Amino acid sequence: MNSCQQKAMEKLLHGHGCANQLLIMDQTESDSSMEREDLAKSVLHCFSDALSILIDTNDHQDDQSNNSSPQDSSPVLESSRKPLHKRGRKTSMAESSDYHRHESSTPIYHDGFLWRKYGQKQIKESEYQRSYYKCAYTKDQNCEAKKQVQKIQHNPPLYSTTYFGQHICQLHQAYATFPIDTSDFEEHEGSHMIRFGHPNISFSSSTSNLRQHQNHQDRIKDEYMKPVIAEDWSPSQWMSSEVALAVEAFEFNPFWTSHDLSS
DNA sequence: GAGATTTGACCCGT
DNA sequence: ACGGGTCAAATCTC
Repeated sequence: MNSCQQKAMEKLLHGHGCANQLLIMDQTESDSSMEREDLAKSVLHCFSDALSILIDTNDHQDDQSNNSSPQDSSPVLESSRKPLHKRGRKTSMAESSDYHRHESSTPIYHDGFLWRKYGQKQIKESEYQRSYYKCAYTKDQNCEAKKQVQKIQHNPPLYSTTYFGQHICQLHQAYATFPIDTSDFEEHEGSHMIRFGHPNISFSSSTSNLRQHQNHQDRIKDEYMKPVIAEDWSPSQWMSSEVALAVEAFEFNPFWTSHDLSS
C-alpha cells in the first residue's frame, strides 16, 4: 500500500470511528441531535477526503502517463497542491502545505478527535472571531494536528473549519476499532482513549477516571454485546435522511471491521 | 484539585 | 506598524 492509499485508509478508519460513535450515542439514548449531525458530517468529510486522495492519486498517475492538467474534482479538499509562499514565514496557516477546509452550516466540534482550544482572535475584516485548536495529544504524542473554526457568514449561518497537519497520535486508530472488538474495553485500560463532547460518553487516559466510568461503559458494552447484523444497518436509523442518503451513496456500514475496509 | 477555556501579551513575517 | 498565530496566567467547570 502506498502512502496515498495509507492516508485514504486512515480517513476511512476515522470515518468508521465516527460512525461507531454515532452508534454509541444512539444506543445510550443521547438526545443531542446536533452532535449526531456533527458526527455524521465528519463521516462524510472523511469519506470525501478519502475519495479526494484517491482521485488525486489517479490524477497524479494520469499526469505521469499523459501529462495532461488535472482537474480538481474534490468538493471538500482544498489542500496541498496550492502553491506555497516562496520564502520566509507563511502569512497564514492556510498557506501551509497540508490543510483541509470544510464549510458547513454548523461548526464541527465533534469530528472524532480530541481538541484543546488554545486561542481565539478577532480577525481583521471579519466580524467573527476565529478559534484555534490543537490536538489534545500534542504533548503526549507530539501530534501537531491543529484546526481553526471561524464563523464566516450569519444568514444563512456558515462556518469554516480548517484542519492543519496530520494526526500522528494513536487516538483515532484505537477509536476506530474499539467498538467493534469489544476486548478493547479491557485492553485500553490505562492507555489513551478519547473524551467526546457528550457528557455521558467519556473516556480518559487515566485508569482512575476510566474506572469512574466503568459502570456506564459496562452498560454500553452490554449493548454492544447484543447481536447486531451488519446487513441490518441502515444510515437512516442514525442520521437525518439527507445525510443518510449521502452515507448510503458511499455504501458504508459501521459494522464493518478494519479488516473489511483494508481487504 | 485537575483539567479545560479565556484572553491579553508576545512573537514574527510582511 | 500591523496582523495572524501562539503562549501562558487567570479563570472557570466539574
